[in-house]
Amino acid sequence: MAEVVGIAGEQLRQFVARIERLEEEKAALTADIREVYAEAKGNGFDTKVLRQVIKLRKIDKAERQEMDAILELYLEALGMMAGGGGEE
Amino acid sequence: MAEVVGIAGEQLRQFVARIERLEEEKAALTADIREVYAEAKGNGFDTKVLRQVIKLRKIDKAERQEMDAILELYLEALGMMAGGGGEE
Amino acid sequence: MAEVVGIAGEQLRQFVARIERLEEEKAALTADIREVYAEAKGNGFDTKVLRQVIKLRKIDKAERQEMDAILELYLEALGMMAGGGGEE
Amino acid sequence: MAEVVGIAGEQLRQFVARIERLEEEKAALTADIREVYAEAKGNGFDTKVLRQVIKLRKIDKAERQEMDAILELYLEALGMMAGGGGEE
DNA sequence: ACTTTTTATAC
DNA sequence: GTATAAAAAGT
Repeated sequence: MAEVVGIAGEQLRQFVARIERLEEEKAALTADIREVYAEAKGNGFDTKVLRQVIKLRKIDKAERQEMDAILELYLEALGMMAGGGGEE
Repeated sequence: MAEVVGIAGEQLRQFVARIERLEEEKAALTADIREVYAEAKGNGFDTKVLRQVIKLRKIDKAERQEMDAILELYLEALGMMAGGGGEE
Repeated sequence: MAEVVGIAGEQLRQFVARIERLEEEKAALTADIREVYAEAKGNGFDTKVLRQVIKLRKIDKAERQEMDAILELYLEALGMMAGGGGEE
Repeated sequence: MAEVVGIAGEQLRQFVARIERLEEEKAALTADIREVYAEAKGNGFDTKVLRQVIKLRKIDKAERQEMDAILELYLEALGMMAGGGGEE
């Protein structure tokens, strides 16, 4: 019965291993980020404010990208894009 | 055995009914929104652009609120708020 | 250049306003639903279970409607439908 | 008024930079994980099942760690632990 | 523990 | 590609 899951089983094992490895690294980064906040706090910064700053900068960035996307859409709609997409 | 679920069962029934009622209303609004997009499309607007506009305005609004929150936090941090907290 | 967006601009403004209005109402309903779950929780119900109940009933309902649709198709195929409404 | 934020400002800038760097790496890992799932799907695996497998293994692992922790506590209580750490 | 935000799935 | 539901993160 072991043969039934042979090759697929091995492949599955590898996918699971890769995902778990990446998730470990991700968890480590989450921990690192938490540490930086702790260090900032130790230097007198209000972590709540710091988190807000990070969040706001993220929103700003997203907004800039949105605006670029809208501009592109308008140009597209106006037929002014040279080799852009246009396919639906 | 019916008595076992008597009172709790009736309460559950009512919670379920209330939630389902609200979800129906919500679904109706989703349909309404879809119709407005369809109408806009019928008037020559690109719904993709329109959705971007709505999304951008939402981000703008959120950003404004974020900025207000940060300002408050800074003022608080500077001890300029009358009854503010500061405890962590 | 203001004229370029004149009429279309006004129309766009109105579509945006209508969509935003509807989305606000929808958000309010989402909040209401959340409150009902909170109230249920306060009465000792497990919200996770409650959500499952709602979901199951939704699936059941969809299945029932599918069965009704199939029944209708059969009746139609048999030429037994008058032509009356029933549609929503 | 620029001096007010001088040194603290520079420090803040650095904390922000470090956090944003780490968050970028984290986002990259999220994307990598997504890709692995996509690759697994391309090899015929059901991603939903795969995600469940990962989740179950995570729970199992947590349980094993809990059991290890309990074992440690017992050993400790029995005075059989040298003095090794374990505390964080 | 609770809420909010993000992420994934289903349509 | 959008909407809803589940998961993760922050407070």
